[in-house]
Amino acid sequence: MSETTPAATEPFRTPTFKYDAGLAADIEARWQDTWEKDGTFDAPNPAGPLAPHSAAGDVAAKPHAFIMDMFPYPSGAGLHVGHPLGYIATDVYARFQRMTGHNVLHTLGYDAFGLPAEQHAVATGVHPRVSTEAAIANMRAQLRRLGLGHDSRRSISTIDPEYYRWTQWIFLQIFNSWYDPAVNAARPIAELIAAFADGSRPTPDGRAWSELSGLEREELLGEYRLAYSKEVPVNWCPGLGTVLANEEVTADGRSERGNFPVFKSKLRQWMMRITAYGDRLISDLDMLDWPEAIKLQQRNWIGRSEGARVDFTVPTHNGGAGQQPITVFTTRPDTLFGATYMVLAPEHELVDAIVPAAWPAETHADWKGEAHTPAEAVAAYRAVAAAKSDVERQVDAKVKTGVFTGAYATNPVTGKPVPVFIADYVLMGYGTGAIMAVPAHDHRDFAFARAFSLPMTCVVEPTDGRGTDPAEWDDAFDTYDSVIVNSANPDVSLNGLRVAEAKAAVTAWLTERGIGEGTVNYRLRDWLFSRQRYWGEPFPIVYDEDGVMHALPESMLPVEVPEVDDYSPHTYDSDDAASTPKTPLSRNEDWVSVRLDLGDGERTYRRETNTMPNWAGSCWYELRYVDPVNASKVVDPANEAYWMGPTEQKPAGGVDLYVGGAEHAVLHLLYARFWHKVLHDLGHVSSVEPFHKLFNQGMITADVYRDARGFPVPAVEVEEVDGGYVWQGQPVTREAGKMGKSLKNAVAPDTICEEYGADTLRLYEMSMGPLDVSRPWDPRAVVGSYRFLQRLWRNVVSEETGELVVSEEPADEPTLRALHKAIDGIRGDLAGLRFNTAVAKAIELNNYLVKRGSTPREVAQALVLMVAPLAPHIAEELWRKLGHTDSLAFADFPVADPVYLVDEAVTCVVQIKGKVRARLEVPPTITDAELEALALADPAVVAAIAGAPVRKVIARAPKLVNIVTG
RNA sequence: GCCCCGGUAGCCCAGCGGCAGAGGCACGGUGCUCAAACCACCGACAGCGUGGGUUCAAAUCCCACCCGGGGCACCA
Repeated sequence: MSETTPAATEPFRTPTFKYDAGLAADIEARWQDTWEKDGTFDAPNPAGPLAPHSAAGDVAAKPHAFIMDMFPYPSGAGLHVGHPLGYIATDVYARFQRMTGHNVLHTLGYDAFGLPAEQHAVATGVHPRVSTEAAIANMRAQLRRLGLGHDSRRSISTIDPEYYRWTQWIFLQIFNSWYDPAVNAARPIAELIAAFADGSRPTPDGRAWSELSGLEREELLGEYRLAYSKEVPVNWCPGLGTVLANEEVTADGRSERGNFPVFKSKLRQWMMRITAYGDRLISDLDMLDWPEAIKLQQRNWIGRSEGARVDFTVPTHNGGAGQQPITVFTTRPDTLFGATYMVLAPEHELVDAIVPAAWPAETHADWKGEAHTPAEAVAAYRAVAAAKSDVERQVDAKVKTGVFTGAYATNPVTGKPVPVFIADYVLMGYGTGAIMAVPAHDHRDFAFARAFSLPMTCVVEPTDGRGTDPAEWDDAFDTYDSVIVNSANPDVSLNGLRVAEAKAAVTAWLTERGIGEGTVNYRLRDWLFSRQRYWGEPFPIVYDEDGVMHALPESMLPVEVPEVDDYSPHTYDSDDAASTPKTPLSRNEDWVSVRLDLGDGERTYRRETNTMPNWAGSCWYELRYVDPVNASKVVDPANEAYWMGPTEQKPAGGVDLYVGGAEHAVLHLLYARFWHKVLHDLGHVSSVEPFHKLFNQGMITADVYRDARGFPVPAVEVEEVDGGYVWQGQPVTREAGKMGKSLKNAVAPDTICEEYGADTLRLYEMSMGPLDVSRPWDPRAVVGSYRFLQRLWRNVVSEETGELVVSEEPADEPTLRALHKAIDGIRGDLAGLRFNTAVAKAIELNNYLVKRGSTPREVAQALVLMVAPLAPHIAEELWRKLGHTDSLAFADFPVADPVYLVDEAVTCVVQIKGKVRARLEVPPTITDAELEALALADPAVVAAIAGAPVRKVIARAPKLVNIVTG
């Protein structure tokens, strides 16, 4: 490796002013200091402490560009070159925006609460605050070397009490509001309380509000609040000792972090009513400039499906013979006549009530699960189903299992009895936990019906020639594009209707009779918001002696994370499903028990001891970037409106550009949108969405080398020998992999900065490929970017004397053409985030200048300005050498002169039957007819045609003529 | 199983109906040099994953398949 390291080669004859790693380091350190000292990247706000002191210009009138990265989680391991890819990209873009007249807000904060920091703390015995702050300091130093143009005044850290007091404040806003479907927006809970109090809204049991106890009131309000605490089935992860949100559990039922098993457990936990926003979270995606893939993931996650609820009645057996409706959700109410059986989730609450004492006469042997009574069969099946992990359940998905409950429900349109089963292919968590089964037209129902010899009725006419008898089918027929058959009773007929018409007709019929209604169902669940962890924001909630919950007033914020010695979580054996969560904060009695005056005198309260998930701090940080030191408001409306307010180009408002990885598609990006919408509804922000344009950057991968046992070996120590790879004398294999410590292939940005300089690193990362694709780190290729900067330097400065060597002669026309072609291309590429091609065009122009032998001043200036966003340090240095005293951060980016964008003459290609036979030099203004005549007269063309008849001539002036002969 | 994204030179990638190449790495040669590095110049290397189709013309548009990466997955 060291042979290819220019900085390490003996510099005994190196010219004093050669652009090498040493000079680069010198230039870079100097400019970084200058930028810091001058506050070059401090962006003025229209209002508040960050507004310009003098009336130096109307900030609000200046076009803005708010450019953001997904902020990092400070890890003790330090950065590798993959981490800053996005940060460099946003910096290039931000610098470009600054040079095109924008007031640019660009900074970087730290997302520092959460599990990894706490786990690291427990493992090392260092308090999470200490280790986290050290990691932040280390990261700041690493990033500073890259010359990122951040407004340091706006950098926040989520663990700073002055930051999280506002996280808690927003929590209280959410807690103190409810979603009013009438206006389709959140409203203060006080308005709801007022309505209950004055009787304009009756309480569920009809009692007056004043008659309800404190607990009863809180219970009732809990049904409305957007943040509420409730006993619900949650994801309990004993290995981590905490509950988790659905979004943090992988498809195979394990924790995303740590990969521990996760169990369903019914526990009292804090929830956020994100489901209230399901519709808006889907529909507002249309206003956003996001990758389609991410929009799709969010739509799928929210999983909106339109359908109907339908009641099937079933006899009950708990105390007297009654009837009970079982409500199912279906997206295909049009197939109701084909519902020949029902299935409930094994945990469905009505199962016990409908199970009869004995099997009905002539019950099919296969339905009984080898049990003597239905109750026995149900119990046995439930036990088996409960013991199955999600993985097993999915593996078994092809084979349908279940058992008959012994009960028959009545199909409301056919009046026929249909057997009721329980089966684990029906999930309690979706819809109503009960389905009507239409085996002829649903794959799962078909498989189940085949396994249990259940009847099938065809009610949607097959269009593939399979016939109308399901007994002869291999699978269900589930098309939407057909007509309904076999679907009539004395009251209503769907026969002959298209699917969509039939849905409407049957839904209307059901609604009329009060046995069903059209409804929308979501896959999205409410967001589980509490964690049994130390290292997170405490909830600003206390409980009085009666257990009634009280929100703390704003004046008591922040509720600081208590300094304790024992911050370790209560973890359990990872398979111990029966364990229950315990909060670390509950161990500190002197913190938990607190004397407060909440308006009715000083009393003793107990604090909520759960903490918020690490998503909380990242749900709103863009707002704090806008107004970081505002002590009285979460964000000043004037500042929010300026940076984030809706405009014609941004109908929902939001950050102008947000760059980060795609892994947050349904986590951070969904949660942040939800919070933002609540704040919007409550009037705190004018924007409807937090992030207008989203861009997902790719990953930097690197070669991974493994020894014979398959263990990764340090990549830097591997040598290439005769096309193979060797480490410490033993052969190793090579593969592509994620860059990181565990695969022993991490490359630190510091190393590259030392060997080549930060500008080279920036340039290389930007030139590797399109920003949104993953690409391998090639240690050998970095030198290419380094050489470009050296050639650029030499085109402007003498390596021997350090003096300017540009020519003062005006540039000739071909040079101007090359220049303006480059300006035109680079401008478009930078604006479109196509940094790889922008770099190529800069190199192309520079190579032209090398070949030309001298660089006219005007070309040098333009080239330096164009390189500035990509390699700002060397550009500043050259700009100074060119005689400028100001930083070029705010210089105008060159604009192409269209005069030089058209070539004097173009080469026209003459094809004969698609093959190139001749070339003509023609003026760019030539017409099709002139070109055609010219082509047909060309001797080479005449020879190639060789007298064959010309059938057709296609002329595309000025570049092409195609002659079709024969 | 379903849905995205991608397959162009030894490698990373431009081109996205009209001459296969913008740029970089690696490679070969020449010059500079005592020699080398650096530098400069020159060069070779692909017919665009495969097979069909549309078109005067296809890397580019359409269809099917193969390979690689990602997402979802009994969601009624």
